[in-house]
Amino acid sequence: VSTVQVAVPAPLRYALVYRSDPDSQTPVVGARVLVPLRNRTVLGVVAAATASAQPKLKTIAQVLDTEPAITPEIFRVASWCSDYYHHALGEVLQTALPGYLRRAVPLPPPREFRYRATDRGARSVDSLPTGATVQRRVLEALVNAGSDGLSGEAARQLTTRSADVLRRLEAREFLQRDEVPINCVPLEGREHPPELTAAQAEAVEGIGGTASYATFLVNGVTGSGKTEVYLRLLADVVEHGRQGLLLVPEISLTPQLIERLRRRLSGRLAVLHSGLTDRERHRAWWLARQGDADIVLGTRSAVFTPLPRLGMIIIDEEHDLSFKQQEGFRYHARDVAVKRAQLKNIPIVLGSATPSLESLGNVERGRYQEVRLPDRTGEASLPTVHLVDLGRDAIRTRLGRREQVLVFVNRRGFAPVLYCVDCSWHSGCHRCDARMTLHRRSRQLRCHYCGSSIAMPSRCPQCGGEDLRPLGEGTQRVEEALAHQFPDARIVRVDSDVASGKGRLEETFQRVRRGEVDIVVGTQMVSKGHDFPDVTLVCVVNADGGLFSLDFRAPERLSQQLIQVAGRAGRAERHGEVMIQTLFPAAPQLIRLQRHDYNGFAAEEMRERREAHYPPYAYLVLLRAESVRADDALRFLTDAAVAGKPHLEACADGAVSLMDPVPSPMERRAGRYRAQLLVKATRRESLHRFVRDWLASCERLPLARRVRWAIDVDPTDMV
DNA sequence: AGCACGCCGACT
DNA sequence: GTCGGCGTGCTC
Repeated sequence: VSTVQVAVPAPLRYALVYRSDPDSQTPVVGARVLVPLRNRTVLGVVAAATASAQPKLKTIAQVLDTEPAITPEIFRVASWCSDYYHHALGEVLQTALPGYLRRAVPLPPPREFRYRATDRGARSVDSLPTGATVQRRVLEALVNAGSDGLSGEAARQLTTRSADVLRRLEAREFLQRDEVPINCVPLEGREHPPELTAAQAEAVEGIGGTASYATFLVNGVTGSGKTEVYLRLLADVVEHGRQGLLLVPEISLTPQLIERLRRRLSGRLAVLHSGLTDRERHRAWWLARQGDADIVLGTRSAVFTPLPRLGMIIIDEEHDLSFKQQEGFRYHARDVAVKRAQLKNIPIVLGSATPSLESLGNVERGRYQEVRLPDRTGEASLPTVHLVDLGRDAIRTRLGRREQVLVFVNRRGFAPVLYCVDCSWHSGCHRCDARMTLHRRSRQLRCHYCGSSIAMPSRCPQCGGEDLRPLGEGTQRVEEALAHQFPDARIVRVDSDVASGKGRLEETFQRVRRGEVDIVVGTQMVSKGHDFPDVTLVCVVNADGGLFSLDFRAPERLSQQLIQVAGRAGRAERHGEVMIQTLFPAAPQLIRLQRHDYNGFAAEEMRERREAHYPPYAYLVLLRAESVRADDALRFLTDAAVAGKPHLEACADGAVSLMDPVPSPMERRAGRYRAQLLVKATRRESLHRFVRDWLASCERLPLARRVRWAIDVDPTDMV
């Protein structure tokens, strides 16, 4: 009797052993299986074929796949992730599967059909027998749908007995059924490529000539034509019969980019983004897995797409925080991608105008090769940056010239809170250590950490006073102030409130590009990857938040944001200007940014990181805990620190040190108390050895069951 | 995680 | 005398 190891979706550090059904074939590694676990049935993935005899084994209930859903390549990547992030293999594998396959469905996507009325059907609507009301209704719907017809889903929704009715109509040749090919973007590759700058040509040549594993950091100022370099590289990959994987941050997956790929490359493009249904996403995944897609474009989770002919990976905006998953299995898609490239022995390209200090550290260590694009392409020059108290005259001048203005509100954290003039009450959230923000339009106070909301009070809940005022520079307040100052200007606001509507964000950007808008007010969202050729002035409201923060990464993030948003100005032939509103115009960080000297800023910041023993000169692991009862989280971490001491001596030989457990900067969130314990190390090896043993001890602590806790390797967000 | 088992308070 | 609280232990 043969036995197999199955990784089940549970926080277990090992796979479980099952007997395989003697009547059916032994499942292959990577196949999905249904297995009994306690008293329920779960979907697991075969992790190994073993023969270790154990007492009282349960039998696999059902083998779902004859070929592996998790290909050997993805399996190796997932195993590495499980080790590196100290996360259960079963849960990593669930993440690597497309959502659709986390259910007991067959591996190939179901076939999809479209239905449309034939000419004969259209002529026959009226001659159907009077009793055939359902058939008539369905046929009429199809005739009304015209030559496009209806999707299978839409057709089935017409009536409860649709399958039967459709079959009958088809048999009488009143309708025609066509199979829909798997959704992908056919690439046309017709457009003639533009001339490359010397730096671009050098980059393309250097990277394109590499066949085996190497990591390239393309460090190019905004507007230096990084995308053009990607296009050339991808075209080359496709020409050689290989597949390319292009990962972008959540927000950069724009129709603009897809359009550019479509015009320039040939072959087929599969797009994996969050807007797809599970089923559509699975179909795109399948296309990639079958080797039928030449390019896969996607966000974070697309790093786990199986690609049999993979020849190159490109990570655009590699510094972007959205590549790091911030809950559950906390992986960083960039780092997973680098490992994947190494395992597959292919080149990988990381691109950014504002590289992460981690990547610059890897350049310094000789692990990554840096490729610089120091100049903007064409005539476009870098905008002039002023550090000012927000200048209304500058806006007026631009509007007078019929140019566009972009007003960037640095952080949502500066959203307006309500406060009482009489007793200085402010609108705190009951469940979090945070202020609730004012949403004027819906007359609500909302907490953007836990999502709870209450109606906006008309009197102070504390003293009954009637003088309640908004405080802070929210996008809405800035919008209102600008509308007051410039009554004739057409103003749009772009923040997550506006973006939550499907397609509304892209529609808004289209309007800006068509010149139907004079002033754009927005948050982060406007700083990423969108080109607005007619914007010649960018204003940054309240840039100071990142200058003095507890998080050691705050200056890095502020600089990246400012540089990225400044890059939105003057992309066409007109010179751009940037105005940064600050109380500290002498701050060295800001002065460097004024000179567009991100690399100078980074060098200085690196020096400070080195002295303070912070990344990239140290490796971090954060033990996070949260509890319902006030002190449990912190007490658990205190116990964990004690439990860690012997392991420190045993395996870390001074390379690893434990900081003191502290309450999180925002201690209460969604009604839970949160705390964290930072572990620093000078060597990865020692750190991983330590964490492995330490976690086993933590699991045995008495508080471990009452506290929700998790390990975060390479944390990017200390708040 | 998720689910059962097990040992102590307010209800039929 | 039971229903149900959540502490704790295990999942092949």
